[in-house]
Amino acid sequence: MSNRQTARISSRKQPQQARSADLVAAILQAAIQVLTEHGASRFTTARVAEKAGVSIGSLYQYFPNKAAILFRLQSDEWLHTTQMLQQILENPEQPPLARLRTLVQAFIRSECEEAQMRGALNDAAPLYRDAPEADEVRAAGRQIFAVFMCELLPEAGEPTRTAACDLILTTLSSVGKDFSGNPRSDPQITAFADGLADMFSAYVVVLNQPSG
Amino acid sequence: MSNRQTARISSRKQPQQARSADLVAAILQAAIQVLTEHGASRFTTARVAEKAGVSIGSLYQYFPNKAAILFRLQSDEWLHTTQMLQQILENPEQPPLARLRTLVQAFIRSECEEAQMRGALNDAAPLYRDAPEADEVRAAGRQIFAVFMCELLPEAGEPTRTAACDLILTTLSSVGKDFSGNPRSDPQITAFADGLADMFSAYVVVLNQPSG
Amino acid sequence: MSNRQTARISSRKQPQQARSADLVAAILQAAIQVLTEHGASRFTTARVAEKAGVSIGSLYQYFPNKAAILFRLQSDEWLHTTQMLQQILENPEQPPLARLRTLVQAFIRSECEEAQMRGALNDAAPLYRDAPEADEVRAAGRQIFAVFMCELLPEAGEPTRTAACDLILTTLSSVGKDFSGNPRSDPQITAFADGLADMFSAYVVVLNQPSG
Amino acid sequence: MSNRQTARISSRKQPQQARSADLVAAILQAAIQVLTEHGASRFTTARVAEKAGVSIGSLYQYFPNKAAILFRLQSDEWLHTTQMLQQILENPEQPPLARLRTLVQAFIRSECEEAQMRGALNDAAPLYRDAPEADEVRAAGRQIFAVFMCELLPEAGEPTRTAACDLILTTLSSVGKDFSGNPRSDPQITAFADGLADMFSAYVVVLNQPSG
DNA sequence: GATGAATGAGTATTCATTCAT
DNA sequence: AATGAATGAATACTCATTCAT
Repeated sequence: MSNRQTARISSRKQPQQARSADLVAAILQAAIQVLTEHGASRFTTARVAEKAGVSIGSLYQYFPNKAAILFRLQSDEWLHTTQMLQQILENPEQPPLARLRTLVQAFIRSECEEAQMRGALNDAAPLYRDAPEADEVRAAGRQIFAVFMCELLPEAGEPTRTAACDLILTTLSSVGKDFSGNPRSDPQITAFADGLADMFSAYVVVLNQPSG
Repeated sequence: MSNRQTARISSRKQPQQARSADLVAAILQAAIQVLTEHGASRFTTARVAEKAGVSIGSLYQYFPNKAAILFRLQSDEWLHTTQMLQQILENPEQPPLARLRTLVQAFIRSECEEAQMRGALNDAAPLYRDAPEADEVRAAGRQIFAVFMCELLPEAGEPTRTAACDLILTTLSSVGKDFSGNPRSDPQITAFADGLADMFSAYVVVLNQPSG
Repeated sequence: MSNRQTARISSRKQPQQARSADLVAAILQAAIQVLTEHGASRFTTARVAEKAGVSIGSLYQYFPNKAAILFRLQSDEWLHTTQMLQQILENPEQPPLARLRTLVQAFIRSECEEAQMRGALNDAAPLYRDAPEADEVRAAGRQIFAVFMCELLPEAGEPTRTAACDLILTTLSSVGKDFSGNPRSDPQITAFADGLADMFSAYVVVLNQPSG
Repeated sequence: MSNRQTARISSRKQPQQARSADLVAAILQAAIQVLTEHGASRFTTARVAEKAGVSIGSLYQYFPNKAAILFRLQSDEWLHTTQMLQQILENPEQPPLARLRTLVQAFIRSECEEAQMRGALNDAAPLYRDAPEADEVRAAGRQIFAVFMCELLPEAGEPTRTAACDLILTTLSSVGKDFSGNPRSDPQITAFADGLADMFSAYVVVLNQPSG
């Protein structure tokens, strides 16, 4: 592969005034619509600007390039998801395994919302995924989960715990992406998430056994 | 989504002469190179034809459009993988759980081979994945695994078995894709596949318990 | 040529307050930097304004358009050069031919200073050179030289003198521009200027011969 | 200066068939017209293609980018000029000094032909002048003149000759460009070229004097 | 069957300038 | 006077596909 470039992708200016924030919001909202209605391959800056009721020039005043819009969309999703997961994981009223189950259900369910748009966003991933900023966002989410893993695997050693954290997160995220790729009914979602939670639980239980 | 078209994608003609078969092979080989060296976004029919030493017109004689080339590449991968898995799964000398472990290792390892090219092929998925033919190939693989599941889960009821089959296959394939997205060293691969096999094993063991 | 427009290019207002003068100076200084660092093709009003720490609106308060900034830069160079040449030409302590030699050296040397910026300014010439004001500045310089030519060519007739004035000035200015287009070392400059002065001297000597 | 890139500029394919050669010729002819009628700043590939009666795609089949068209135009001019000068310089029937005079006349005259187009081509120089191929063309012309200088300056040492060659060629080319920048009448051209030739002659005569 | 020249719609991005605040 | 957000025309270049030879 000779030609993969990675360019600056963060916002060109911080919206300091209400007007600017509105514009950014309008652009992002329009971007979601374009992604949903036209798919990744027909996601163009011109279409976004038009749907946002904004001139193409204004769009480029707030986003340095097309990738930045997509990245921001993805970033926002991540932030939202992370916050949701954090609330679940830090709930002291549920035992850890129950929290894991709740989390899996919530995550899969959330992935299936706006499936059309998320699918398109995934298709467009090649455009934004190499942005250096992407790692930071992901690292934050991982940290939260790592803390939870200490509660979940009190008996396991550090290396085991790290590996398990990796495995579960990777599985959750890639399976979630895949599963939400097709349209799903509510019971389907529940059943699938339950199975996934069963699998994680069985694994965790085994890892907690002293001889493991 | 207003504009997602799904067109005929299979080969325009079956190459019946040796010459034709050579041409097709040359094109596919060239396609792999272009994908590897230039990535999905710079995968163009012109480049493929040039690298294959074939005129662009000839290329279109054997493939109705760009997507068909990519689809064929993916199809071949699937076929290859399926055959490999079949051999493992039908090996009577290993107990089922051991076969599952062998399979996971083999699959993850195979996904990590030619990672560059596979990554690019995944990036190009939006172009070919909606082909109706895609399902058939996938269904064949699933059938083989379904049979194996009867050996693996003798105690579980039919619905449980089907769900587990689904879950494991989905997990295997999506996690494999994800994991191979980044370059991995040999020990990394082994460790990760082992963890994944542990998880599947734990899950299977639980499902086989009478009270499950 | 159907479309060459020639617009008003001089400053929109004479800065009468110190503040204004500072602003203009800041803009011109910034313009020089942008020209030097980015070249003519990336010389934009936005970049100039930013580097000057001035709003784009303010920039347009003092310069009616982009060309005006460039023209002013060029004008200032001309003024500066003219003053320098005048001092040399009016020095009574050197005989005329020596003064000519001094002038050539000084001129070529000065052209090679800030070569980067001057090169960029030349590249941008199409934007400002058609300004009517340009001629006035040039005419002033020519007048000074014309006077000197009377000292230099006492024996020649008026038409000869005018033609020679033309020729030498044209040669000096265009050769200077060209020569400074590439980076030059100090000895290179000296040698080249010396050659040029030799050529002019030989020509002048011949013209002063009665039979010329 | 941070961003001066130099890209491949030579023809994308050699026209091997008559049809192709016609196309290239049509494009170049159209380019001349666009340059003449619209000037350098409005010289666009789309306009050239349209005026040539050719699709934009075809244009890019024969020229890798806009600069290549301009470079080719300039190259052709150079070739043409060089051939003309060679004929003059190698004419054994004229003594060297007379040949020099003939050459100056011919060159200046030729520069003033199609002045409009040449001016625009010069304005566009920043787009193509950094092409590596440019040097080769120029070097060939210089070589021819260097040989002639041996005839012209039999008495001068090698360093002197080289310096003089440099000076005269630089002067000729930059003064020619400059002088042809404005429209000129025939007598004006003759007079100016004569003056220039006088200057060169005087210089050459001096250099040939033993004490020089 | 094979060729490869021709097409032209499509796309990201820039930038001079204005004008409401 | 000063600001800087907004505009949108303009432009270079790509690429899947066709079809006359």
